[in-house]
Amino acid sequence: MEQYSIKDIAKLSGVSTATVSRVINHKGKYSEQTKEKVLKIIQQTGYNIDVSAQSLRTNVTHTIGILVPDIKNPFFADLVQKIENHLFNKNYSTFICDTNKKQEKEKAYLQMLEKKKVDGVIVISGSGKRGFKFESSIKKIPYICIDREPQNFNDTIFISSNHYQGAYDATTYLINKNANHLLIISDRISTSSESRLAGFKDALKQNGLKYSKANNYLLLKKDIDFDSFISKHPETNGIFAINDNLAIRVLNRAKFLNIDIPNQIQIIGFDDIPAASLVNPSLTTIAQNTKRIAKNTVDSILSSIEGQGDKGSKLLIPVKMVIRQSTK
Amino acid sequence: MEQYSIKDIAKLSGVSTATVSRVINHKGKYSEQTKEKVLKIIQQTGYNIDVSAQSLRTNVTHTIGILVPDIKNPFFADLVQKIENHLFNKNYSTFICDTNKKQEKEKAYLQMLEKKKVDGVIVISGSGKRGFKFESSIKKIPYICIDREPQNFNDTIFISSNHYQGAYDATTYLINKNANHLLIISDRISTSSESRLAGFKDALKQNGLKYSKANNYLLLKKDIDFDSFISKHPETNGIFAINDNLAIRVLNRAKFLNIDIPNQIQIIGFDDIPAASLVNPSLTTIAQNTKRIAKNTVDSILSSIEGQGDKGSKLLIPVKMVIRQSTK
DNA sequence: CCTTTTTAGGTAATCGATTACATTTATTTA
DNA sequence: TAAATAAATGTAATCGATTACCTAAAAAGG
Repeated sequence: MEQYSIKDIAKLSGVSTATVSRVINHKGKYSEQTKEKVLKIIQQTGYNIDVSAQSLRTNVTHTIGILVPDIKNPFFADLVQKIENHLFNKNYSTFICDTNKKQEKEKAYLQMLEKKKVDGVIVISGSGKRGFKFESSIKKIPYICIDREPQNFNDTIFISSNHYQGAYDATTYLINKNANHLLIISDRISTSSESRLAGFKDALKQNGLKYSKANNYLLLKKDIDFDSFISKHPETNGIFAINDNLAIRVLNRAKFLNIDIPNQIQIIGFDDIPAASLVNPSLTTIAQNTKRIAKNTVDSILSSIEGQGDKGSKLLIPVKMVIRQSTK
Repeated sequence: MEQYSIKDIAKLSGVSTATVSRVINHKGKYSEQTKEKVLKIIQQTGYNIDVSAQSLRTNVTHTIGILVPDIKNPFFADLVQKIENHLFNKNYSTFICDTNKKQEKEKAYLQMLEKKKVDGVIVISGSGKRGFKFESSIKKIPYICIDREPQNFNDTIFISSNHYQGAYDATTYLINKNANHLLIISDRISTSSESRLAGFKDALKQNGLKYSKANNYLLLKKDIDFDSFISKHPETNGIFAINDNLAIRVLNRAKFLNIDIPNQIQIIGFDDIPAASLVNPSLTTIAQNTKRIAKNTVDSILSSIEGQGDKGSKLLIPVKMVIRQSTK
């Protein structure tokens, strides 16, 4: 026989399908004897439960969807890897959905996930500056948001690194290392970069330094934007880049302009991507605790699924500075 | 009503469930009239088919599993992203399975995928030097192997970059740039690295250079292995590293030893990971055509599923050299 | 106008598991 | 030992779609 069903197992072990089901699911009453009898047959036949039938009946799929803006981003890759690993250990499968930062893809994926009756959705939204917004039609699926704060926040669980604290610490570190003309560099606006900007600003204020968009902020589109900023502000001696990619671009550009890193300008990035330790000079940066984020995310989505979800909660996870050669 | 079933749709549009099914699946006969009637009701109700029921009946899940050794590896991330995207456009969902290069995880995942009745499996095996080996018990699922050649090759479709050609080209390029004391650096043995080694050797031979393990090969475990090799072979002036990470490690180590890149030693890597263009000097490398690999992989697995699979075929996709500053 | 063929659509079995309810058997209690 | 209780197991409905088979109506053929 090609594929065994619960009926075959029942027949072969001389019990009813109900009993087999009970043994499989450790549910209800059955004697040790029958349990062993059934288990032996299952062993012998290599019986595998049919999950389609099971979820048709129970509406449970043991499957989680994860929306990720760009799996090529090393930070997301790391996070997804850890989440998927945890879920696998808890016997869940993970649907990966790379949304390419597009809102319409997020929507399309959510519909697909709903159709597939996933038990829950983990959302790392990448679309738009305003954060993710769940359509009310899909709200019945348990979901949690990580990294980027969603719009309709009050009925959501939100987990993220403490971007504000990271930026604050990085900036304070630069100031303590005698950098007093600070620049923050960004490449786009998102909820997490806004927190980072806030941390930067507050650190300046706390240390008696003034912030102005003209003197302390640069939205970097092309590399030469950096050149013109520096020629206008040659006094700049400390840079906090909103992410490592940006920091590395600036690092290379500075090298090109014969600026001495870290003696003339110190640079700190954010995320601690692999390249950060490979460039020269290697990059001081803020590392996110992906291990903890992943763990908390999985715990959280699983308790949501079990109805224990702590809606409206917000969890900020501390970050850690990694000091390398781009700062003194 | 919470969720509509095909029965509800049948009742609401005054036909039988059979007809509704026929309309949905464009199968069998039905009049234009009923079609419109049914479609309208489906619109109005927002009816979604229940995929559990559907696949219980049909044994089709519209789901593909993908085994990947390490999603953090930028090359794999890129490949998985492109594959997933293609599959999504063809209405398939993708289960991501990060096997962490462990054979037992590969096995465990395959069992899970079999249980979930995926329609097909894409295998990027990372375990062992001997390549992937499908258990006969699972062989009924259509599958294809990419990047790493499987052991039981004759009943498999295999798609990969032409590692041999890439290595051959890189080595020839070094020779043409007057490097005549060449070194290949590896960090482990796998099927793809063996092809690369073969390409390296053949390029030497073709150009009248001798290859010996002692003089032209280095298995790099720790960075200082490089130091001792160079002190023994100071004449070395060209390095082909089996992957970019290795190349970048060597690049940094060379810089540390005050070796001038590319004037004293030229270096070529493999894969063209993002960091390759970020390091200084930037890294000449061999780029794999992930776009084509992804496209071919998806086409191939889908035709396998439809029984059109071309078992035993082997597709080698050309690679391209990207010339940067680490070579002359 | 009657027979044959084609088209449209309905009936009900089926996929494989779960589970409320019923029944039998064993154990405890008085 | 009879009654009450608990334990073990069985019966059959159910989840929602698909589809082989059947029937009725319409179209074509002679």
